[in-house]
Amino acid sequence: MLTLKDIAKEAGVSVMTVSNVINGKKSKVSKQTIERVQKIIRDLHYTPNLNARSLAKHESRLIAVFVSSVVAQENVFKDPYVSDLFGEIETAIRQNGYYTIIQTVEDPQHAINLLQNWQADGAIFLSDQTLDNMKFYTEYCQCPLVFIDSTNTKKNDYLTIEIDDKKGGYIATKYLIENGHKKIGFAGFLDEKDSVIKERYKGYVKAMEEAGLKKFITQIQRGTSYEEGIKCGEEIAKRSVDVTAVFATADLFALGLVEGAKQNGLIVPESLSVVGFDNLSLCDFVSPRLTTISQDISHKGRVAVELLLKAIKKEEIECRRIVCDVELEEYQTVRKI
Amino acid sequence: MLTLKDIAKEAGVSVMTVSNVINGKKSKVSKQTIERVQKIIRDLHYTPNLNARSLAKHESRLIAVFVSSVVAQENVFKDPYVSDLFGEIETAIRQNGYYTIIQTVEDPQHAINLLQNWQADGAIFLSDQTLDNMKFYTEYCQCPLVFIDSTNTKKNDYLTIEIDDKKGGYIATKYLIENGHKKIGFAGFLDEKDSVIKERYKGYVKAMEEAGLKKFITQIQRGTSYEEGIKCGEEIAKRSVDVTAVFATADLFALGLVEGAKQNGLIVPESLSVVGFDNLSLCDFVSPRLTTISQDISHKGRVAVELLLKAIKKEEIECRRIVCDVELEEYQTVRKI
DNA sequence: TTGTACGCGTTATCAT
DNA sequence: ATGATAACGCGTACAA
Repeated sequence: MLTLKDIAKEAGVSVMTVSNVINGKKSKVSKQTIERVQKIIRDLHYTPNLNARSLAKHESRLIAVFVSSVVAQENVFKDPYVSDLFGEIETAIRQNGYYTIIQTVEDPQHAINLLQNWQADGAIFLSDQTLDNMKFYTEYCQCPLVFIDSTNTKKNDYLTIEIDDKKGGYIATKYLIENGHKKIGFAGFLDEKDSVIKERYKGYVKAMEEAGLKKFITQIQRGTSYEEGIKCGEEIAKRSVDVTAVFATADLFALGLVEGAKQNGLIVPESLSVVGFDNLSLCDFVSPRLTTISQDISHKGRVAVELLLKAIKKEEIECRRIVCDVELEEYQTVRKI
Repeated sequence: MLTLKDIAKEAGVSVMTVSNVINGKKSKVSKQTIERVQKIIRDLHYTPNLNARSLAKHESRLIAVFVSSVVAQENVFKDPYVSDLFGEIETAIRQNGYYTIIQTVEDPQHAINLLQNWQADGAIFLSDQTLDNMKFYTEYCQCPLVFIDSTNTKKNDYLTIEIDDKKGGYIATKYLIENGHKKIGFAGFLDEKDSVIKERYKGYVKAMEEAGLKKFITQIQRGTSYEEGIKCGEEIAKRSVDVTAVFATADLFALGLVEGAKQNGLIVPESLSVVGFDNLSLCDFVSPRLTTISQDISHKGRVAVELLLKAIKKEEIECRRIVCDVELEEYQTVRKI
């Protein structure tokens, strides 16, 4: 294993000179030695030992990314939203010269352990966290933390990235209204804990009330998985719910809904219009192409990393709670009536 | 920051005693002190500094996972195969008490740098590597490396995980034959470099020849993206290729093919049967459900990690080149004729 | 401009 | 069973 000492010996200088060359302290070394040392470093393929550097500098250039799994053994990366977002985050971390250490976490304590074990400079939490967990993490971690999609507080106590869920619900519903629909269903599970869905619901309600469509339908309460979507589509097709359009609060759920409806003779968009939420990349591979509310996942990932890096570098942070915009993506699952 | 020294002081023992307790050297410490020290460790929430440990032990418990991207800025995790597989690998690494450091790599040198920087104990390469790259990595890395899906050598020079592509092509084609098809197309790009597809092609040829179907069709040469699939389906629908069934060498490609055929009036499976390859998890969300050759991605990931760990622990490795089995998954895109 | 001494937190070795 | 010391590779502070 090659060390600073080896390079120093080869170059006939001290270890510190080499170290200074590597760390770009140009004022401390003459041009000639810089070039000579750099050549040797290249020729011998020397790479600094970052473990040792971390130890000495109390900073690791390591960023931990956590994604929570409820069930042990579960592969959370099967969720296209998670993997899309993670990919963007990894890219941003790398391009900023940091390293990504990733862990699926079942027990919050494990995440804290990892951060302390590796002296990580910061961490990003990919999945919705309870307020208790956010408190817990913040209490026991010295490094900055960024929470994505944890919308259980409106305060600026934490560094958070979220999207404008209410706007999403609003423009989705409004779009359906503009296309002539009056009986518009809201499909999603309105449990208190899942405030993301609740926000989307608020947007739905706002659009409906603005349009004077007071008798909106909210009976379609279901989880937002593909399977639940199928059941939901089935229910709608069997006319236990009388709607011409549905705002489905997640893409996979919406895709299931389309399928469930189809299986029961209700074709989308001819007989039923559907708007989803997320614009998952896998939507590109499904026909009919889902009309949906697009989260700019790429932007979200980059912003999360930028926010974290600002905190790590102790730069001033003008906004601790970033709300990303959403857009309607017009495709094939809404029909004008 | 809590260190061994702090714990030692608190417990009234030396650092080495604490270290021995942590590392479970029971023979070196009395039961009483073990328990006393352990209690203090728990109470104070001490966690060892793994950077320091790595430095002292010359082992990091860090495993690097590399996935290559051709284009910079590209989010490779959008590929469901990559993210599925990565998720399985991360799970296996974690459950074995190791840590996952992940990097998308454009330049092979970057991967080597990372391994040396962090003194990683081993690495897994997720994407197909050229023989040159495999040589390069092996030459410059001291730690064990496992290559997944790099099938450009049949020798045991490297630790590799692959699947039985030929068998996959064989059983896919045979299944179509058993369903009464005679005009069966092979759709995939038979470039020399992509030997995975070539292997699948060999299986196709074998099945066709066994059945005495000599006039098989191989004109459908395309890349295996979704977009290419659409074009391919279009071509088939327009009868420039006269087939009743197609073996499409990748799921996304197959899904595109189904869609392209449909857009041109050819319904799957009524008018055209299709078998894909991979059994991506996103297939669960697409209708009609693709009949396909299933790679057990979960198994593949676990096996890769197990193989790597054996190498890291210098255990005996009976098989350096592991070929995973494939299976036919019967679903909805093949019709009996 | 360059070099020396020391500390970072841990483990291995050798005493006690 | 327990402890003192050196070493791991690098950076900071200061001396030359």
